[in-house]
Amino acid sequence: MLRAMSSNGSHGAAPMADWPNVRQRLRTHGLRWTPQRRLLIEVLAHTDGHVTGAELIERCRTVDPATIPSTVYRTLDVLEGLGLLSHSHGADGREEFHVQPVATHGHLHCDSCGTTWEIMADEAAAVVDSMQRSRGFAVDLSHLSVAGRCAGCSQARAG
Amino acid sequence: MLRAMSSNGSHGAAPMADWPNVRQRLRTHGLRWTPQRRLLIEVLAHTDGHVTGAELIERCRTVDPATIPSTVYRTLDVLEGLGLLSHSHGADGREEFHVQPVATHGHLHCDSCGTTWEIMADEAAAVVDSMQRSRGFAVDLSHLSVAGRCAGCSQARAG
DNA sequence: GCCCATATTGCAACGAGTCGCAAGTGCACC
DNA sequence: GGTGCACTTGCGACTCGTTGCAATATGGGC
Repeated sequence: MLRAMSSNGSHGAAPMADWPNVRQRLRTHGLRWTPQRRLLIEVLAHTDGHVTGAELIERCRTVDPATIPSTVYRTLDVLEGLGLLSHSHGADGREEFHVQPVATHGHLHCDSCGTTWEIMADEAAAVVDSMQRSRGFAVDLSHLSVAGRCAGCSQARAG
Repeated sequence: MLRAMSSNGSHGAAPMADWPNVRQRLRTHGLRWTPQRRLLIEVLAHTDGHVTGAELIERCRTVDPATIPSTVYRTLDVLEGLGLLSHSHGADGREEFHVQPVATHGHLHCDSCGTTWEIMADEAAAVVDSMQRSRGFAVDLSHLSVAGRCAGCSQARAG
């Protein structure tokens, strides 16, 4: 999938998140620290940006081929509950996970060229505010995904 | 799934769409009129509002138990190409089809109580306009799905 | 009314993701 | 260092949806 994310696509960069304390946080919630979770967390700690569930499973499998999908998805749920992750659905409906603390943001997806951009809070203010005003609805920006046609493709089609 | 759609949940109501002419429209595009398509179109003609692919398959099966899923999905694609349908992805990422010509609209989904509301063009103007201005991006309203927490659930949580 | 090009179907395999349940294991407590 | 509760895992079955391919059927042309 072609991406045009504004995040700095760092690879082995040091994690910014609270990964070192995950074990602690799990424990204070009565949750457990298992090898499987440790592996997924390690993978996530080296992930800066956006991944699909399937990608995460694949990465885990390069380390431990015995990785079971359902375990990964369940751990992802747990981690999301802890606020370390959030997920949304891409233009094709597939799950997409976002590691924190990349600032909360939504996505803009061009149906034509497949490129995805991030929408930061200030840009999304229009939606968030209007929904809050008109309906008292609190928009979950991290889950927002807007599809349509980007400027480039719009011009190409017009021309 | 609990719904609070603003559409009048009519059941056997007369179709508003261009269903009578579908055959004609198919033909002019070099496409064919088959029993399977006829069945799906009949089901759609009596559907006013929103359905998932799985629901459509089930309804087709009540008429013809031999209905094949892939055929339904492919026909749905064709019909969408003809502009008779549009689809988006619900809060859970599942496909959701909208029969036209219910005015183009997006959806607002409360993660807490599961209710879904429609967002009409005027309400969505904020997003559409701001994306158009800042990025030249043409938002596809029919595919827009905004998640978050509704007024009722926000209050309940605060209280 | 028949023929043929090709649009469609049916099928089977596959991929993403979810769920229930029995077996296994972390870790708090003693 | 042992014990036991209950959180987790692994597994198998299942749902929704997609795709490739061979077989079939539509419908325009003669």
